[in-house]
Amino acid sequence: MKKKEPIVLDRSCTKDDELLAAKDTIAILSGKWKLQLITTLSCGGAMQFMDIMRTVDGIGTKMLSKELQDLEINLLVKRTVMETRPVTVKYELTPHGHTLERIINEMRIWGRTHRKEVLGK
Amino acid sequence: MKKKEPIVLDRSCTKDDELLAAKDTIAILSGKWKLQLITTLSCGGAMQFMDIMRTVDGIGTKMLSKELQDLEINLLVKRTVMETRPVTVKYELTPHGHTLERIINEMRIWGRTHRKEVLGK
DNA sequence: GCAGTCAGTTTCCCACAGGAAACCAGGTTC
DNA sequence: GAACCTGGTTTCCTGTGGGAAACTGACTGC
Repeated sequence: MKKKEPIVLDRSCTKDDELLAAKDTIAILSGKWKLQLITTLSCGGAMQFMDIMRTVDGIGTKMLSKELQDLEINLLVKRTVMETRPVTVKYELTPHGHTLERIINEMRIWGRTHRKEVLGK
Repeated sequence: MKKKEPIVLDRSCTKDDELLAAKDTIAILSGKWKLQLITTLSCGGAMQFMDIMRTVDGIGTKMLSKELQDLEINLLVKRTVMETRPVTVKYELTPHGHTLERIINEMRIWGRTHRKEVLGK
């Protein structure tokens, strides 16, 4: 038994609030539908509830409703009730929501290289 | 009832395999401990099982063992049994594991601006 | 008045993620 | 031989994520 100290204790790069910020980002994109919803709205522009249902294959009304509420609370999606007959609701990414596109694209790129690393090689 | 078509059907930006690549990245970083483990190993270098336990506050042996196996299977972490007495095991990020640092840093940055957007403003 | 549309909410259910604690095996120290 | 170290595995339990289906309610068209 030489030393009791952990090999490294450089807390400067594990500052909790810095880790929290990254965790926030993950939390927002975690779950079965978030990524797909954001990318759908990213290229679909403003869409109605039922249009999103038809585009995102397999999602049910409950999850769609809940996920859209989550995104709205996080100011990533704007919900607008349209004065049409019958009443329709428009969902679209906010400018802040659009800033996610960049990071999602980075994830795409890393995901591709990861596939090559794990499968190919 | 004017038209039956969804507002937008530009499938070119929803290509499934592109979405899958991003989902892979999220999957690898999802869960309660993955981010913390990777950042811990990122700045801690090679660490022993018990050192990681002491550094990552709150994690138990079962989760640590399982998460490290996950990371190893994904070629992000290298596990080395050391010929010491008693036998110790060294865990460290692979070069491929280190490529995650860039994207995690992007997540930190986005997370910070997100906090400002949601709280401050 | 009956069927169909849009936009959800509610209920009930199941599977899986994660935690606590016990257990295991090999080795060291006293 | 008792206690403690390393590095785990196994079992049992609970909470949450997510799905299916039924229901609501305002409106339209036939």
